[in-house]
Amino acid sequence: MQSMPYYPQGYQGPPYAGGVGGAVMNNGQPMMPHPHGLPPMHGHDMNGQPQKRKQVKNACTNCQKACKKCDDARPCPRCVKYNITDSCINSVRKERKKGIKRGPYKRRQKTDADRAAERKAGEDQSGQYGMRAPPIPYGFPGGLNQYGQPGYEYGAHQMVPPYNMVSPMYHQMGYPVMMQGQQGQQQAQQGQQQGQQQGQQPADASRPQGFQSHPSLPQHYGNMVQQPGQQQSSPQQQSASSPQVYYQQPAGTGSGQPSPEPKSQAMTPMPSASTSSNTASSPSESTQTVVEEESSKYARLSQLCTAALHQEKPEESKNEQQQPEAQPQ
DNA sequence: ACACTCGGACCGTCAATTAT
DNA sequence: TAATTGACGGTCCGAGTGTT
Ligand SMILES: [Zn+2]
Ligand SMILES: [Zn+2]
Repeated sequence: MQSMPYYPQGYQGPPYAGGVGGAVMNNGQPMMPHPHGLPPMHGHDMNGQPQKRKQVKNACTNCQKACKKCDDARPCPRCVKYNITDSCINSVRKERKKGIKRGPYKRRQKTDADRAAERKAGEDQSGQYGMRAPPIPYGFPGGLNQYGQPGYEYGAHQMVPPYNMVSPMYHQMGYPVMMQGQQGQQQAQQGQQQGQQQGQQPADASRPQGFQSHPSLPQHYGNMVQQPGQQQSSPQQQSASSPQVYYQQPAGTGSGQPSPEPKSQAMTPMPSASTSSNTASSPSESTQTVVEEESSKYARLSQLCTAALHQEKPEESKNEQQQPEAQPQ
């Protein structure tokens, strides 16, 4: 079933007047599902199941940026509270990726006979997986990602699992280093560049008019507001066709700017802030040699990793379709 | 006391895979 | 084609921190 439509911009008032699906009342008062006022997940539904946290389908941009609870109503209660209702609009959802190859699924439930057989078999072994087959340790051939595809098509902001870079030394070395290799750095730089190109623009330029920047607007999402004419398109992919637009606004003239990365520096450990980093965490002399020794180990390891990465590198350039360059001014 | 920040647990949706 | 799996991309809890 296609989920219910995302409310168009002129949307006024929630459709759930009865409050059936919403967790917040129309007037902005939290609708406590639990008589004692416990948060939803601490309650239980009629079947005695622990109640799940209910999410809105689409938080407004302000709540999204603040990672705070939103509401179906527009303006949402939080924006009303902070008097930023003019920027209270639905955020834009990315289109889900297609064509991703998956590994083999676990066995499905079958007939009762099969199930019994399986159960028996499971008892013979450890039985820790119950009726299901044990998880298959996928081994991905070199040069393929976890989906068996060459390269990693859209890993711009995701935590790409560097399956080829297991480092068993992290814990004993004391300083976890994220070996992002070329890709990661490149992406980070890319993100920064984009940030400079667009995010650095006075943020208000890309916000709805009438929006005055407000202290309660955190920045780490950049501007994800879909502007008129700003078709949603992420930098790496989805060039022309973007069939599934959840929330549509009247298209104006296109200055299609890709939305910036939420956090470009996400996984690089900050040398400055980290309390006990590699440098001189313990001044004792006896440990110093150990540190040296380990760092030489580390150097060797990183050399190996770099070498491995260099082997894979030729792949990635092809995926780097040059993004629509947004020329400032 | 309140607002802000943000890591990460949790949730809903839906494409890929598998069974029929 | 229907059923199911699995994970992507989202929401938002809650702890820590900063500000008034
Ligand atoms: Zn909101
Ligand atoms: Zn809002």
